[in-house]
Amino acid sequence: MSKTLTEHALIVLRQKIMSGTLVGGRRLYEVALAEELQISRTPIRAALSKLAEEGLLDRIHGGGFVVRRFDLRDVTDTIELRGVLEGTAARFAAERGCDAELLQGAWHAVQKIDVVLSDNNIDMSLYSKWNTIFHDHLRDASGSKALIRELIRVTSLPFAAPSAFLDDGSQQARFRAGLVVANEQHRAILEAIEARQSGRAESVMREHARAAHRNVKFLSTDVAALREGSAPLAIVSG
Amino acid sequence: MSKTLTEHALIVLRQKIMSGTLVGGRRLYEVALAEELQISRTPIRAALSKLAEEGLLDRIHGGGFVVRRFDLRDVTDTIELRGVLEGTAARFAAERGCDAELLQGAWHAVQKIDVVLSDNNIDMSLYSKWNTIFHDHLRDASGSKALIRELIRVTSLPFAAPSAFLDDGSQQARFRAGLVVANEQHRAILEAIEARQSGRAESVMREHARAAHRNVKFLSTDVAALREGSAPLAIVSG
DNA sequence: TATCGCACAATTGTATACATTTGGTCAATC
DNA sequence: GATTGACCAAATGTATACAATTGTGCGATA
Repeated sequence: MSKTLTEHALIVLRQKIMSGTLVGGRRLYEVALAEELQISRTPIRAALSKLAEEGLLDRIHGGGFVVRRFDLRDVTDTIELRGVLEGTAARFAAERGCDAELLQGAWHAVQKIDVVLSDNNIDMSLYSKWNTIFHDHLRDASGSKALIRELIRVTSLPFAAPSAFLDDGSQQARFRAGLVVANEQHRAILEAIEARQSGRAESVMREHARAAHRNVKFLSTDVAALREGSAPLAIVSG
Repeated sequence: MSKTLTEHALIVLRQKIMSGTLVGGRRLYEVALAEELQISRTPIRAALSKLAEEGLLDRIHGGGFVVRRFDLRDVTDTIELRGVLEGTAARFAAERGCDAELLQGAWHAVQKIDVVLSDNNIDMSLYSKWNTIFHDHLRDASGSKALIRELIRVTSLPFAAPSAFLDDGSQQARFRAGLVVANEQHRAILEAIEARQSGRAESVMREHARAAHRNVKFLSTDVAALREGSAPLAIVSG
């Protein structure tokens, strides 16, 4: 169980939004939610407010909330934005220099990914774990609190996370090749940072993020649903 | 008077944070604020939550809020981030093409700024108004909802707004020259967008934002206060 | 037909009492 | 001396009654 009722409501509602149970554009009413979750309006209000802070809900003029709507364009735009921000993070790290431990942590993640990919049956949850660690370390290596904050915001959207859109099960061979290429990019980025090649670090990182665009095409989910913004936000296990 | 008490509390608290009455790092207690504003804890809570959403407060582990702290590094980092985002907006507008009305609105702002600058006594509030309109139009011309949203967030911090750090009263001549240059950059950006020169649009826009860095040096406010994060956030009239 | 305005229901806003959690102090204990 | 645990005060969490607002539909009226 969650510690507080607010936390509980937060988790339940977030899950319902991510899974698509609560579709984009739908308005949420305090009383209805309170009855459904068998708690009072107060923790519901708190949870809704936090969800708005996360970017999952929009506030309505005159009070109230609606589930934020993402169409296909929003998804690709957000991924592109992540690329710009991560590219900037890599550039900052290269220009300003960064903490040695952070860089070493990133290298360690790259090596772990190598191991994961050398297996015949790729453990995707493991890959996802180390991939996330790599990206988190690189983000922090930027040394810019402002940038780190915004990057955390943007990647909190499940489809904009570095490990989103990983696999739909088909085209395994091609998909595996994509992961190998991605880890080569990881290497190139770290090398560029160490060599203080800021331009290279930024451009490779941006290209790296762009791979997520291609992965959108692998989606087995109904593209029509994505177009109109009624698709679940967390399409892949991540 | 404000319509609701929440709104009232929001305005009062925001003002106190911006003006430096509530210093960065200070914790805010619901009961104390409720007594001070002579209202109940409920609207206080709502206001605090919205201020956290705006990025003016941080949530504390275990509940409660503290005023967010900005040191000099944070200020310059945020301005740099704005440059990256605005540069991206200009690039998108150039690459994808943008609404003709938005572009025309931006051109109109440029012309209005010309008029303002031709006067011997520059009306700074007028300049600020048209400068903001220019930047707003360009931001919207990006056509990316994700980017627009983040840009709104970042520029909601008073020191990161396009019209921040405008004038401290000294060095008038040099300052005026800076504004003229800035408007020339405005022109160059719009020309680049019309000619679909995305690279040029991005780089000029980024350079344009960088001017705000230089303006930081003109500040009459105690730099020591900025370093330690105890300076008021709204240093200039804007 | 268009428009104004009233009434009503639905929804959020507010106050307040009470519950729970947290953090710290102090004393007992090992 | 360090650690544990009980206690207390202070702060946030929660429920609930009531107030205020918003939006909508319907009817009166020009």
